[in-house]
Amino acid sequence: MASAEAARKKRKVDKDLHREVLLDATASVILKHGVSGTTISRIQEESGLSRGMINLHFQSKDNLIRELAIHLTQAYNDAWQSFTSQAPQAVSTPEDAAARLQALFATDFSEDVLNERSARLTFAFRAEPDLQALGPGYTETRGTDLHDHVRSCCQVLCEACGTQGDPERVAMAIMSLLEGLWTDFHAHPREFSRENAVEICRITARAFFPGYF
Amino acid sequence: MASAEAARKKRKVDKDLHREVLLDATASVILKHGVSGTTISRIQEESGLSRGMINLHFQSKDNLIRELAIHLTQAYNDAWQSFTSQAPQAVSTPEDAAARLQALFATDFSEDVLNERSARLTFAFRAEPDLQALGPGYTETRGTDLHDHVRSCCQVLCEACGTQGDPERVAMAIMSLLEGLWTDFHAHPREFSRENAVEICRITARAFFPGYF
DNA sequence: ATCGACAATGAACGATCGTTCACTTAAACA
DNA sequence: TGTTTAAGTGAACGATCGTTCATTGTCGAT
Repeated sequence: MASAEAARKKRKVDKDLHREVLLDATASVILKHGVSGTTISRIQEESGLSRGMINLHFQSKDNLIRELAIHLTQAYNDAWQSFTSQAPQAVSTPEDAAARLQALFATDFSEDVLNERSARLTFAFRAEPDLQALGPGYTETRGTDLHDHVRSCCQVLCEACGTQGDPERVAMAIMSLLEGLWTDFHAHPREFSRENAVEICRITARAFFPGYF
Repeated sequence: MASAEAARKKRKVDKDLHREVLLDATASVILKHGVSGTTISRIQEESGLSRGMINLHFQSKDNLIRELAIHLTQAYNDAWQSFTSQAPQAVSTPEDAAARLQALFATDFSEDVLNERSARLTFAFRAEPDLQALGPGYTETRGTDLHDHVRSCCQVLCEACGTQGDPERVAMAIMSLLEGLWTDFHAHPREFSRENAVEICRITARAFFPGYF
């Protein structure tokens, strides 16, 4: 029987791989139907795995979605960490700070970080009351390393430029600007221009810190 | 029988009132359980009305949610229209433009416009793939009167200040800033400060348009 | 070669889903 | 007052939900 043979092959693969397949399939289903339309049957169909698999690897459907949220957050953090590691750690000069902000803009709107899948899923999870219990950093960007980083850059640049206003507020403005542009991408993924988004960030930074952007 | 008497009283009220009650109850359920946790049973419990009511007034549960999204969008638009009607229509001088932007900031973060209910529901609807088919202006703010208004203010102010950069991009920056601050409110409704949000908008506007904020 | 150990399966289950519709009740009108 | 009209009701329905668990298949150890 063909299905028996296929099943035998499938069973050879690693157990952890099945976890990944399920997480990936779940993400695809949420992408198409939203969290409210995500069912075991659809995940089963999307993944090609058996029905009992979900409760075997994850204890429940809700837990699967929860773990997906954690999984994707870590993926986002990793992507951003790889960016931050290749730049100078200490931000001493305003030139360094400006360069790091510029690099941050480019990273945050790169295809790897911001795409239709990541945006849709981010907004889907953000809307689920249950997932907000995961704690800070899972459904929003406040209180994250990213925020700390922007803050330190703004402090250096505010001092260098004599910018009026609390550096903390300037940092918050830039963070919010990024959030808002993500929202724009989510609403209009086809019309969105990454270059334009980076440029909007640049002119905003230049308005705050003349001479450095 | 007490329930019979109560039912008799209830039936006296206007039919349209029942529609409102159902919409309001649905909003409350979404607030607590998200769209994925919104069921007929819960709406019935929250509203105190009978089960068949939902399909009598709205044809289906999905349609009820759809009409709620439209209802709330109109409420938001009305709130904003009442703001825009009491200010000078034509934006000729940069002082006018600055005053109107300031008033817009105050309005957008007022208790009437931005509150836990409106924010939660906005983000809930935004995450539903089906509701994005409603068209522009229902799940986001691009292409709305609001956007046009900000754009015209920015054009006048850019010219007056000799601000570098496309006025359209500056307008987009300010729109995105508002969106991002809404997101911050949604994530941290208790810690959020309306005054701080307005101040962040002000220092950003001042950075773009020195001398007017 | 035999035997646990454990991943994988999918039929079956009870619960709950959204919807229907025969029926009741109140208001409007003659 | 009797009759017509329409709003309101909720038991019942079939569909689908998430979960369970007896069974099967596979592999490593003995």
